[in-house]
Amino acid sequence: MFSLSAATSTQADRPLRADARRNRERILSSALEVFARDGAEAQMDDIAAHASVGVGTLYRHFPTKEALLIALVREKLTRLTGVMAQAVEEDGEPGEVLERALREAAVAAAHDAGMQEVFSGVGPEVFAAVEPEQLKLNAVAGELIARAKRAKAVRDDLEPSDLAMLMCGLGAAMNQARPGFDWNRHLDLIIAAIRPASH
Amino acid sequence: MFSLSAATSTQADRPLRADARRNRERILSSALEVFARDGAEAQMDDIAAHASVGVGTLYRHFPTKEALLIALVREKLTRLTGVMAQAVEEDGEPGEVLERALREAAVAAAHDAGMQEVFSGVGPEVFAAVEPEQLKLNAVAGELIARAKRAKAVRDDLEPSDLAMLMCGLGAAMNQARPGFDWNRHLDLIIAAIRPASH
Amino acid sequence: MFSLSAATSTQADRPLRADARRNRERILSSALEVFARDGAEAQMDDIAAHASVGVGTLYRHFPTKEALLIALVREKLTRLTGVMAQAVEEDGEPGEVLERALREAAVAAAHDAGMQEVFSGVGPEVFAAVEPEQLKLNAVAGELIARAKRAKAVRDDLEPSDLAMLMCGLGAAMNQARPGFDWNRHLDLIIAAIRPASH
Amino acid sequence: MFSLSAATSTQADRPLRADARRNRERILSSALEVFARDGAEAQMDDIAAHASVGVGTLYRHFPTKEALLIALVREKLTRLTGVMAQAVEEDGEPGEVLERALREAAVAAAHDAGMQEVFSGVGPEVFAAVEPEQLKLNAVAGELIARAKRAKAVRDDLEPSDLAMLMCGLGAAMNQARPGFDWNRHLDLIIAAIRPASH
DNA sequence: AATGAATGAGGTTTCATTCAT
DNA sequence: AATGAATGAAACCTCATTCAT
Repeated sequence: MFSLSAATSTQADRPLRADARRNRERILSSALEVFARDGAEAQMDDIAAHASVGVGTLYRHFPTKEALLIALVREKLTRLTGVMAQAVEEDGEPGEVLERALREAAVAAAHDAGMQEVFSGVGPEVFAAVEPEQLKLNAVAGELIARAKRAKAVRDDLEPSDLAMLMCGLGAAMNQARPGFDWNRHLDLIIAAIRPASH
Repeated sequence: MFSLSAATSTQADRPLRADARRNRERILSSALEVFARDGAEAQMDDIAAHASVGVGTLYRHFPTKEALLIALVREKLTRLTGVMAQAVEEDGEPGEVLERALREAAVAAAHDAGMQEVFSGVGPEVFAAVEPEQLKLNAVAGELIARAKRAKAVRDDLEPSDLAMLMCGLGAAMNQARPGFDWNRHLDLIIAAIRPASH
Repeated sequence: MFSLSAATSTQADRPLRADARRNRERILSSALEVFARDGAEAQMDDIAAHASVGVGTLYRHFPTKEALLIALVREKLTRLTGVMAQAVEEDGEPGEVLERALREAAVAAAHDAGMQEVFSGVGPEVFAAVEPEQLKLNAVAGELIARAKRAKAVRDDLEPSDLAMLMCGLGAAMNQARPGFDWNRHLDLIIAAIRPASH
Repeated sequence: MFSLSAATSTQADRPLRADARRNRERILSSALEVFARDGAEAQMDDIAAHASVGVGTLYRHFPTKEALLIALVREKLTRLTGVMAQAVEEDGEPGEVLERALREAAVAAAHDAGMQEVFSGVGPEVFAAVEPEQLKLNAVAGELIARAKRAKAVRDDLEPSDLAMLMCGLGAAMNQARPGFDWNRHLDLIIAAIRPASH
């Protein structure tokens, strides 16, 4: 449906050598892990070591810490879009389809909740760099919402940006990671929020 | 109603000299401002300068950057508790009272949205250090919720921790500060989420 | 006649604390020594260590390697101007006075010939930053030249910039430091060059 | 008259394959250009790219940055010797012949003045490695000087090393590249310096 | 033989914290 | 008690050189 390599070779100037591509993947997944563990102060050296790669290699692939972060965010968005796109393909009651998609998105977010701290620290440059992916995601989410509206399964003023806000809030709350925090409960509330207003 | 000095001398080891107390206040409000402006990478030197105080003085009052942060969080929680406590005193339809309180809390959060980034980066030590205030807040919020439940103005499984999650999410979303983000809308959705489930 | 402190507190925002000023001097003279020894690739850490100072202190005084270099060049020029100014005060046959001044300048240059390599690598920013001192030097040299011209001791088209070129060349040649290089000989030739053209 | 390939295959271990020799030439001329442009901080990668060659190839031809530099200096000296040798062949008033040769040498130096910065940073190893070419140059220059002396066109204590010093100084001054620097003037002064001492 | 990806020591600079004044 | 200069570990990034393809 959506492959990582497709996601990461967006600029696709020229196909990377096989070993280089392998390294690129290793770096990205290491970065995800280390950022999730250490938050925004994750260190380039650590990421490189975690990927069993010299710092130089890391910098060859991503000329800046920020560039690495952008690649990570881009990938997250692309995956998320993938989840949503898959939901569009599904048959079923539109409200439930949407709900299932959100739940799946939440699972993914929970998987590396630590990244949330990083996200909340990024500057506008990152958002700007990632706008195309953002728009694509909104488009797909928009389709899902439209169907749910037609089925009267969600409030009829619901917009993709509402979902973005709410899910972003969920992610942030996840990261606060207080003992006993139950993000399923949070998700339930979110879903309640988007249901048609009780008359 | 509730004064800052009362809030900050909670530990009240010993009454500070008048000038020392003034310094303490200046430092705290400068810290708030600088953290809100610069996020997690705010620098101790900057905070001191903003308070027109040497770094040494800053460190005399707060032995660590983390200690300063804790004081800040403590103050935030205390203020928030104040807002809620005031609402408890109010007459009016309990559901509306709660909603107004949340709205007021949101305004306060929006005032220094930049702090959110900092919050999301703090470790569990901070939360631990701040637990008493947290509990106090939950108690007051609990009272507000109880009344609203009795008036059938909110879902009857609502708990203080739900409010915490949702408001925390709101704060985080505020900080993402994408152009065109409207946190009033987000708040509306939150309020919809806590209304009694539509039958 | 010309003191180092006068030279270095040009901006004189505020008198430095006694210890800070001592450090500043130590750093400057260490920088001179280390640059002279290691050339342009002298390292900030080494300079700090040589001055028995932490790197942080070095950076507090000079926020950039380039800033340090500028301070050094400035000082050199100021000293040189001092030499020339002293010559202006002297009595004696103007041609000989000029010659003696040049010889003294050459001795000073020889003292840290290694700096020449550094000078030849600096960008235009440095020259720009140092222009006031340059102009002052030219003014004093101009006076010396004017007197010598009146005494028919130098060619009557001689200008300060000529001296700058020739002495700059001398400095560079010094640094080439080939075994057996005799800069006194070079200086003799320079002096021959500025004598009145033989008719 | 004197070809680059002749100059660079001095060591002539073994005749290079045609394409390898072409690469070697391309690398050398690229190195000249890039060094002249970027000074001492020119990078091996840039040089390789400028020559449209991989770094690996660059390193196959010159095992070290220093080796590359030595080759460059060698070539410069050889060219210079060529200029002088050509002058030896010329008919004409010996003083004028010498002057013309110097002027030609200056033009060549001006062509890549940026190299001067590099020269001034090289260590004694380079000079040592290049001594044979240096001696050859001195020999030819010595012949030119001898003739000029016989014609009383230059001071009778003039030596090849004097010319080296003065021209080296000229090159350095060129590189200082202050706005409005006129190296022709500098050259005039140098020529004045080597004329017979005025009586 | 050529390529360019990988390496990693080492460079400059920052910033929380300490300490002499 | 206040000041701000000093400290130095540690961060990000560069670039000469090596080595797998």
